[in-house]
Amino acid sequence: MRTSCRFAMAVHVLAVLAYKEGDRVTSAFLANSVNTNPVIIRRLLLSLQKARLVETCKGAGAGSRLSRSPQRINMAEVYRSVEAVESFATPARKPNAACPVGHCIKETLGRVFESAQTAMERDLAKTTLADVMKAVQASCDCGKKRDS
Amino acid sequence: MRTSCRFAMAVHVLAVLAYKEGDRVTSAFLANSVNTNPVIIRRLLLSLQKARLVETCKGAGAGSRLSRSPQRINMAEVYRSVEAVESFATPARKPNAACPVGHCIKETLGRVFESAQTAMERDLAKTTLADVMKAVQASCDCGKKRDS
DNA sequence: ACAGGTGTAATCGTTGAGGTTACCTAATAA
DNA sequence: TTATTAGGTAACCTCAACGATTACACCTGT
Repeated sequence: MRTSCRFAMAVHVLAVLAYKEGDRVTSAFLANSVNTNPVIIRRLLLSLQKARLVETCKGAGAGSRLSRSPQRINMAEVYRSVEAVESFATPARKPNAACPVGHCIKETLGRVFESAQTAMERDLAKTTLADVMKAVQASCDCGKKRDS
Repeated sequence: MRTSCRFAMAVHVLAVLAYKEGDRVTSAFLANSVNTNPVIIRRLLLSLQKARLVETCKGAGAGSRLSRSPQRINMAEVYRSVEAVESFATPARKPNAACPVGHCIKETLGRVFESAQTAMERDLAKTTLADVMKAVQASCDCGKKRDS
């Protein structure tokens, strides 16, 4: 399985917004942190806006900020807001209907896939943005220790 | 998130092998059921061989069969044998090291991803190939009822 | 009015996957 | 032994998806 990197980028963006604690942050600034293009960030922010995770103002002096506290944002929400609904892919071509297996395998697979994805999201829901921030700071501290 | 359709194809292939109950089945036959090319099936079978899920004989009158009973094959094994190890993608470009978030976010994300994937595989492990066969047959029965 | 930023369309390049052909190799049947 | 059959594998094509980039219209605070 492979995701797009949108989820990783989204968490990164939200972490920066959390770090900035309510200040409005521009897409250019975020793009610089993620090391990508502002347009990519803006497209991402549109998804996060729809999910009510961020608020964005237009015009001069504009930018984005979290619309909730980091404790109230969990990874499952972020994942759902940013990734395609369909997680598992089925072959493009229809299976051979004459085959007793091919005839009915698709819906059975669908149930298996759905259950697996639900399990994954339930796990993601356990981690909040605040947890991520804490872990990031801990990592950075370790890095400092190694350097010194 | 989006998977390749290799997992779906693999389950389909294994289901056909289970249906054939130990008979050697050729890649051409499997390809016809999945409605794809024999080479695709052979590439898939190589992965399944490595995972000791199927046995393949070469030469005339050759083909593949399950190396265990369907009750002893679960979806997590199939998934792992066939999908890439890395499930979640991180951006191709390195985040900006000067950004306090970008500097350390990657390993934190890695842990979140790993946990989520483990949760998913644990769920997949609950379903065996035998369960899938049962569900497929039930689906087909329902179809028959609708038709009559 | 203007400067700074978002929204969005259009386009390009890359990457990965499935699809296809072709050919070698192995094993069985004759 | 030889012919036949089928897997292993390389080479190549096509296509879709995604990130990257440019360009421009529109909004808004100063």
